[in-house]
Amino acid sequence: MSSMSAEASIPIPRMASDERRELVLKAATEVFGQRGYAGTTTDQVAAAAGVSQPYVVRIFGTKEKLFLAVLQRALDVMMVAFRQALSEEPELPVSQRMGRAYVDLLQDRGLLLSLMHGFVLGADPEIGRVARCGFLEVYKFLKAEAGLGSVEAAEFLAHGMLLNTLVGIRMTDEYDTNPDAREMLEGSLGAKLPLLLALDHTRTAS
Amino acid sequence: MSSMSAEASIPIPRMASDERRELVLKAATEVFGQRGYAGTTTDQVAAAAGVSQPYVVRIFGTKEKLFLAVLQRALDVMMVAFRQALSEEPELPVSQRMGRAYVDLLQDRGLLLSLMHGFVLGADPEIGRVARCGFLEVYKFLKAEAGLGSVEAAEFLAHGMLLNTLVGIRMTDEYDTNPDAREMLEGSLGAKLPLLLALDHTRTAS
DNA sequence: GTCTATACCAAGATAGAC
DNA sequence: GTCTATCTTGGTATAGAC
Repeated sequence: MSSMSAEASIPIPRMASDERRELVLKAATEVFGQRGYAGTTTDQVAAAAGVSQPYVVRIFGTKEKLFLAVLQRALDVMMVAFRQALSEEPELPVSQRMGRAYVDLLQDRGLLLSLMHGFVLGADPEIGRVARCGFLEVYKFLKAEAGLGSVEAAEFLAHGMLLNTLVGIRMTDEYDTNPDAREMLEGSLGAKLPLLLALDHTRTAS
Repeated sequence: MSSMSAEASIPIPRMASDERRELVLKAATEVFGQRGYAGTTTDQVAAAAGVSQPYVVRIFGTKEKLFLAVLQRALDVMMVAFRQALSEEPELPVSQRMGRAYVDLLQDRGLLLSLMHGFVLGADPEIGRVARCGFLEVYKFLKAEAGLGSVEAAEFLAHGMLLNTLVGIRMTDEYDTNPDAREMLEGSLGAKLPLLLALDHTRTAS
């Protein structure tokens, strides 16, 4: 059907639709992660993505659908990262591989925080459904595929939530002024702490 | 000065100012806990408190100041609860007393969730400051007053954040349909689970 | 101390050109 | 596929009466 419509002289931005969608999704993840669902405007997302506000709405229909897409993408990225971590370096203990994979997700700025914002909006019909479903999927994965017991799985999730909170609360801002902040960050992130500090834009190289 | 202005014939609602403030603060805690800072309107808070929207603004100045007051109150209530738990039942291990006190805070509906919403808004100058300060205060308390080591303190906080997340995501909705949800809830709440299930308005008595 | 009425602005969404 | 212009709603905050 319409087999390539050979010699299409005009350079139509073919397939750009998907690329744009992904671009906006990435930008949206960052903004939503910083300001939350309701606190983010479609205009801020548009600015971050370098497109116009109506175009953002055009692509996803509504702001809520955009946020849901952000959540779903975040969950997908996370599961892919977990599965990959599970398949690599089999000499290391599972929980350590999972932990490292989780911390590495901080590279995808706003990803874990967007999830966190979704997690506390369980009262919202649509957002709540996606959030619960995703959270349960992770738990199931940890038990069924990663082979963790229910206690270990809960432990892993708990530390994940603490990490998310420390990042969301910007505890890094207190890193070099407050010893307790430093202690918590080092305890939660270990060797990966420099990674987080490097991401912090307000930090001056010392 | 104006010593009681004896025989003030008109029954002016004296001191009602503080009472009203507390009333609105409590209502606001519930609404903010459910919808977050940006997702809440001053009108919703007013409706929940049974007063007019302009009056809510009048009392606190701005919506942001109201939210900051909610956060501060939540932190204060929590610290009081922790200190009390520490002074009672000295035969029980500290972490157990702290844990029970924490779970009991769920009675104050929206309190822990309002805090959680504040915790993920660290990028906001005012909210972030209060959130970080409060979080660090809890950590300091756990180490200095409750006598926990840094690892135990972090562990405690981690489980607290998981609990907050499970409540925020409304995992209770899946309690009797999803075995994994049930397992997580029972693992995190233990004997206190019925307390949470009872709070859930959507649950039908079985 | 509390309300009604309202000004004012921000933001999501639509229309329609290119 | 992407933009500019704009409609419309809803929400914070103010004015002012009681």
